[in-house]
Amino acid sequence: MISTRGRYAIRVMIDLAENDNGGNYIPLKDIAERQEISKKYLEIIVKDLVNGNFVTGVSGKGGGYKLLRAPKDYTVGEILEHMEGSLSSVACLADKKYNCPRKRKCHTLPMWKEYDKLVHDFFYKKKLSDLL
Amino acid sequence: MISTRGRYAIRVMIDLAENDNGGNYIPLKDIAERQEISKKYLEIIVKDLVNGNFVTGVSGKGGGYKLLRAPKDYTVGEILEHMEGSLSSVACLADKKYNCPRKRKCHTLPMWKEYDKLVHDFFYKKKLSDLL
DNA sequence: ATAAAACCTATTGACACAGTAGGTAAATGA
DNA sequence: TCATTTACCTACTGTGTCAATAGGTTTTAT
Repeated sequence: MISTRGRYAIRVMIDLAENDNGGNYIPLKDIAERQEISKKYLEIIVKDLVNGNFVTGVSGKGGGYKLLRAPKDYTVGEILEHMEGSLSSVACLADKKYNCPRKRKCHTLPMWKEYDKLVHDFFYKKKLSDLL
Repeated sequence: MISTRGRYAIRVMIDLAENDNGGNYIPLKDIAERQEISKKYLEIIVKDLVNGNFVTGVSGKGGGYKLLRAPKDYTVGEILEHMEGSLSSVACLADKKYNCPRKRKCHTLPMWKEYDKLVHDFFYKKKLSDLL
């Protein structure tokens, strides 16, 4: 299940893409109003987007946030993966370091791997520009 | 993320399929040992499988559980959906009765719908017999 | 009667999710 | 210089789910 962190993050990115007039900064207050999401909560989410180098922000009057790349240069997958920690459907695959003792005899592992690939491919093929 | 409830349920079903010699009942104790899962926890899960008419159980000596259909007549999707409540990736689609006020203008909804269909199709095409 | 099994109710610890609260720092413009 | 606007920062909290555990009762075959 994709949480609000991931979903709101994408909506913020879309909002930034749509309201960009060439390098202007967009205040979070405006985004929160348009998207009907608590500004306080969005602060946490946008902070994480800044952290992941998806957007940049400047303080002070006239400040706000803006994208760092063109919308076509973002994949939905990289955004979701950053916000959610992992896109993996099962615990045994989400943690890359985890070495399941049953993996040799596990009858379900191949299915989870196949599923994981399906999900990964779907979201990494999807560009931010596809959502505008 | 698919929880242990769903994943263990599938492993139980596989175990029942593999250890079936024509209508015999398999005690949960054996399944728990083979699968290396706490029997107590499995009780909850198997109860839910009984509830959903995936397996049947009889009490008493010589009792246990068995499948109600041939392995090829179960889809992984129906098992997971029953155990997890819903396969939907996002809250706005998981609850069928929920009518999102933003659905007309939501730029992400089409993507979630597309994703949901992908997931649904994947798991409903997958049969229990494919996992043996 | 006894043993083996399912079946039932209740409880728990840990954790994540979805926020809220209240502040500090930076930048601009009047 | 000072007020305003904005991002940025730390901490807290209620709610719920997950993953079990505990301790029983009932059913059935031998």
